[in-house]
Amino acid sequence: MTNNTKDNGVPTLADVALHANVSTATVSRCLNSPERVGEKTRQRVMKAVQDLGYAPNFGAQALAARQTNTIAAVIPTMENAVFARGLQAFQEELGRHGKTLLVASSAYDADLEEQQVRALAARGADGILLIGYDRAPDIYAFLAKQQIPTLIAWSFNPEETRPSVGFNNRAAMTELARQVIGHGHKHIACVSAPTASNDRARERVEGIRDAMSQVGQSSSDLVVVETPYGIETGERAFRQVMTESPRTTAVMCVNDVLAVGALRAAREMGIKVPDDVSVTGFDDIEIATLAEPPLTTVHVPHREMGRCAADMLIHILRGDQDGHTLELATEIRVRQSLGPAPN
Amino acid sequence: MTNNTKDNGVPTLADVALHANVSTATVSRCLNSPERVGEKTRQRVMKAVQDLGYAPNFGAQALAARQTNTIAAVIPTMENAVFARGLQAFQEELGRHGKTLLVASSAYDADLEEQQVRALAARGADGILLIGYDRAPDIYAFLAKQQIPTLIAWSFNPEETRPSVGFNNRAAMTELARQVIGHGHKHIACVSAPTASNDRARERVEGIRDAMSQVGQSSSDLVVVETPYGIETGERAFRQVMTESPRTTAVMCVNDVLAVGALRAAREMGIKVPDDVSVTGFDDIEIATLAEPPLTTVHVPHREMGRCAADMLIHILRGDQDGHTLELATEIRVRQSLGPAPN
DNA sequence: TTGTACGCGTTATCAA
DNA sequence: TTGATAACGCGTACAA
Repeated sequence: MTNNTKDNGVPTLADVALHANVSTATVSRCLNSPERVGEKTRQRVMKAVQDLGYAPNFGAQALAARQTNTIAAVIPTMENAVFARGLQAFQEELGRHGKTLLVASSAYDADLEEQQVRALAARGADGILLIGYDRAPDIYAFLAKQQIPTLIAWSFNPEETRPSVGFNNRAAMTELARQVIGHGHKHIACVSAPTASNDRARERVEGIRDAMSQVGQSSSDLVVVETPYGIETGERAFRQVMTESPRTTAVMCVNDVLAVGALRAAREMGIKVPDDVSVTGFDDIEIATLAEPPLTTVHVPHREMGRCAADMLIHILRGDQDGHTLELATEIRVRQSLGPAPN
Repeated sequence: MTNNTKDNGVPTLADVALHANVSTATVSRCLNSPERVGEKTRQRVMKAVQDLGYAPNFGAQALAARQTNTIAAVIPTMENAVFARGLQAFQEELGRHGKTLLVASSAYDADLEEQQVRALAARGADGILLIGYDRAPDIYAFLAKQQIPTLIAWSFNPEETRPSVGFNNRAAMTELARQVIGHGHKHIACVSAPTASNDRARERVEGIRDAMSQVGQSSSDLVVVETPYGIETGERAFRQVMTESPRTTAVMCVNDVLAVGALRAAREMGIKVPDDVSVTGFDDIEIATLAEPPLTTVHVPHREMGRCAADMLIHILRGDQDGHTLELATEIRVRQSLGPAPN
């Protein structure tokens, strides 16, 4: 027996071919288009594959097939339940289509995000999922040059043309703000995530302003405090709001986590929610219902968004459609943290 | 000009070489070991790289270099905050070392896990992280055959020999159970995740039994209800426990999510926690402190575990160490959900 | 239906 | 220091 089989190493196509007494081409066909091969031959080949414990070499496959069957996602952080949820659904749907998920996180940092995008592109991602529209133009340019299909999730903005799947952050927040205003609140404050490179947060803040304008109130009346993500930061922001603007009767937070922090701060300060001050969130993650009192918030279909994102990206990769955009519906969930304005 | 440069596509090493008037070997060296190349040449090459916007082809690189700088993890689900946390830290640390994370989830399903492991191996993972020891032997055999270094996380069992980083689930739960017993509880029940292929859950249940044995109580007295992961399932399990074993004064859950469900069920049933019944959890995720009353639980250093796992795997890949095992410390967090036994 | 043979883009070995 | 050139393992025309 000649030694073209290195029996110490990982088995290759050639090993399988030798074992099954066929050519490497036939083995390859067995694996990739089994219908193009004879029944008996296939059985023999598959048995050899089993016997040797063969698994294709990724590099070789990627090189020859010119695709990796790998799709990447850059998200702010998996510790935020909204992204964990969406990403989980995204991964499940990708799996159903034989794709694997490559993940990196940006920690809400624009520079880091750019690095991550480049790293994932360098890992041969066939397509990439990004959160929100806001980012430096050269990232988009790079992606275009590398010919990597890109999909935006979490945002839907009718004025943007890039393929995206998400919801109208601004309109959703406007609707919630209308309800707040409907409860008689005239002094509204907003606790927001940093809006600089985060169109989701920015649009939500704008959504509140829209609602205020609609009832003839000056949108510049809105008190806004920006703070990083976290329960503790939400606490501090709430304290700041109530200290600097003591007439505030409703604090609208751009996400549930900040809102939970606000609730906690309120309790510590002896402020009753919703009797003294109403608090609202955004996302409707589990803590929204666990909070005391339960949080009025905007329900976002995170799982559905993840699943749709996967489907869209796969369609785009297949060339079925170029640049569809999909808007998902949100829904206001009124719970006890929202009540009528005092007096 | 000959047409060996396909100026429509993504630039290759050869394009750069042509552009800089050097060989492909030199370009490769510039990129991988710049010190082995002349100053002037390097400048010229780097400029060409910039000009063309060259990025290496991943497949080719992986094929030639025989590694992908990619590390995989198979976790039950990212929707469980403990895994989301750990995975986030894992990914961050990998990133610091130039590695990228490939993710799949098993949904707590053994067969699915096996599929995922094979899929990730086929994606060229240089190493792989798995949760817990329990799985079919052929998965380990496959991984060995493919020569893919494997690390177990979330479990540390002195009797196991595989490389792992985790904590002693059994001992931690024993310690918590001792505290419960120390509060005078004699009728303890346990709400567990399915233990069939989950050594973490199984060990935690056993940990309670150990504590009972230590005080001379028969460990078969322990009432155990198994249920899938989730707040709602935790609710149902608590109802079942209190219906079938009404003398129960302490319900120890194997994780915080089930425990939060138990708290909710208790409230609905008019059972006071901790006056009538005490409830404990495990993990110490955010909802443990948000719950009403706050949950007594076992604090697990999830982030540290993720970070350490990344470090260990990287060391193993470098051949620095073969099969280290690392035990992390846990800590009991006593909060208001645990109180003295009634009467 | 099956086999031959070449190309994919990079790394690494050897000479020069 | 640089350049040829041979792997690397697989997919796929094309031929048989």
